[in-house]
Amino acid sequence: MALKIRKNQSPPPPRGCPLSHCMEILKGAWTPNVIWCLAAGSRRFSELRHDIPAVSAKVLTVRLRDLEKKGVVARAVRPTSPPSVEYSLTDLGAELLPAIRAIVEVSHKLKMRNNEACLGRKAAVEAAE
Amino acid sequence: MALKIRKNQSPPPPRGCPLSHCMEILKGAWTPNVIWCLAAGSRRFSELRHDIPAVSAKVLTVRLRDLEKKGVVARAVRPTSPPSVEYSLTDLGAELLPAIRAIVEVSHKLKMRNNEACLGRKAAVEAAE
DNA sequence: CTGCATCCATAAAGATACTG
DNA sequence: CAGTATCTTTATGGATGCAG
Repeated sequence: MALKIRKNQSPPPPRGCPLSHCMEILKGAWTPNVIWCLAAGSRRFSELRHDIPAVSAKVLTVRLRDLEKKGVVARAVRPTSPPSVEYSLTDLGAELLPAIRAIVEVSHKLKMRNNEACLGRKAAVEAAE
Repeated sequence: MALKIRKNQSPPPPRGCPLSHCMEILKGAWTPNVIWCLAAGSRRFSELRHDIPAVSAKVLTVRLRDLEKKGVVARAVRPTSPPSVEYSLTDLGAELLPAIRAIVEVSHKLKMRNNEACLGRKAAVEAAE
């Protein structure tokens, strides 16, 4: 029912707030991964599925459509006998790469630092022998 | 029940795939916003709520705890009569800013480009007069 | 091969009320 | 002020089956 009354607020669904307004491009859980795989060049649908084994066809399709609609990736259909579709990053999509790389880098540092507690203790024990 | 049988797969919950392994730091929908607000300096809990009106106290708390655990933000309690808690970015957290800025920038370009279709058409019509 | 539709499970976020 | 607890809604993702 379209006119269902909701006791909670948010008469209009969250405008531009959730997913702040920034980050909308990287919304899906697999989006960064897809962009990352496309960074090296064009990939076919099945190649992407091979690159990211854990993603389902549905989600990959949805994310690809999303990114296409936003102008981040380009979709090129090859009219071959077995259908073939090539996905690639647009120029704007490529601009996302440094950002993703930066986040991955900091993420990595954070993990290393978080592991220092355990690793450091273990190393100290071994060094004490 | 812990041993409930699930007809679907995923016996082990998704390991490091969803949210690829990168982007874990920016997981929550409000996380980028919180980091952004903290970029200018320390903020109290209620100040953050004021900065981001649409976020609920619960979510803000959860995100703040998450970021604190990851070493992105620091939490300082002031033993004043009305309790006061200051949140601020750690050095590693500050390293996230350029990345977020880059994503926001591309996001903005994307939106401008997506609006060009409508705006451009309107401008063309007006220019033709 | 590529992709869509349907159904189900889970996680994140919002509302609200309550505590130190 | 700064949370915490509980409940509900929504969004995202996975499985499966089907179609061009």
